[in-house]
Amino acid sequence: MESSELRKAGLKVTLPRVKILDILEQSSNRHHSAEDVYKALLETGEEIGLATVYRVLTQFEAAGLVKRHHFEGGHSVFELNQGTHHDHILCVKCGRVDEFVDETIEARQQDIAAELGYEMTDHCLYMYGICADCKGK
Amino acid sequence: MESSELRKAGLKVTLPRVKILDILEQSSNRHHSAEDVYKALLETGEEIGLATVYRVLTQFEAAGLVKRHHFEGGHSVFELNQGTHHDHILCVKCGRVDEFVDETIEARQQDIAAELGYEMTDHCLYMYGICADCKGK
DNA sequence: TCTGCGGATGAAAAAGCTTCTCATTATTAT
DNA sequence: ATAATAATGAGAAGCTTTTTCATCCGCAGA
Repeated sequence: MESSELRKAGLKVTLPRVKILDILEQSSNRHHSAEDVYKALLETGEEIGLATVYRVLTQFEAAGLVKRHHFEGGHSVFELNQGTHHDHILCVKCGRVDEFVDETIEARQQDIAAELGYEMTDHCLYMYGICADCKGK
Repeated sequence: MESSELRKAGLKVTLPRVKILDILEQSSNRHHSAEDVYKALLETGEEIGLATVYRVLTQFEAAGLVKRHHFEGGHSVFELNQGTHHDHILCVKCGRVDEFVDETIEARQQDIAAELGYEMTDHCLYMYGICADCKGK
């Protein structure tokens, strides 16, 4: 039940928040732009403003429910903050997104941050390339 | 001499392009937003439009003279593509940027891209943290 | 169940970065 | 030097995201 997740996060249980969380959880793909979520809401017949979508996603991010990624072109995408950390590889032709985790890289990152005197708060690795499907074209 | 670099890149030698390349090469910090470059041009008395700055930086990127990074907040920064590839670690408090290269990570990235069927075109690793200077505060 | 307060929402405007348009100007090859 | 072609500047436009403000709703208490 979504309402308990919201309450746990210290957020009032409102229709927009429930519906948005619903879409994030139900949708087949994990990555959503604010626009994606907005369109999905329209399809289910909900009249929720784009400003509210942004507000809610930002609140979800602050509450740790969601992670925000800054992809090329100034677009942000959001994904549920469930499961483990992972990095992303994007196809520059079709926009496909794959995820991966690599312990070797994770460990090295920790070392590097320490070497440079940083206390690491976050990190993200984006790889851009041409996916298998697009290579032939 | 900048003009030869421009010619080599297949770009006409124009005043805006020379001046912008000049700023990128002379400036003490390696990372510049388009706005930074624009302001620096104004300070040297050059009347070059912001639109031209964006155009030229984009052309420089296409020509491989410059690399473009997408930092958080939808801002792009440009840096001369001289020397070797490197990744970035940013202080979330003071905005300081440090660079590093790690061969272990570089190698693993190649492997991962191949495993997932991608032909990698680019990659960037951003680490966010609190730098040594800001830790005390 | 009813009531009231504070937070949440919607619509539209605004903000910030980046790109486009188009008339004018400058560069390069001849 | 000249003509063809590309580059520039100024402003408008495009996009994503944030802000404003009047209205509305969830929730705690009566």
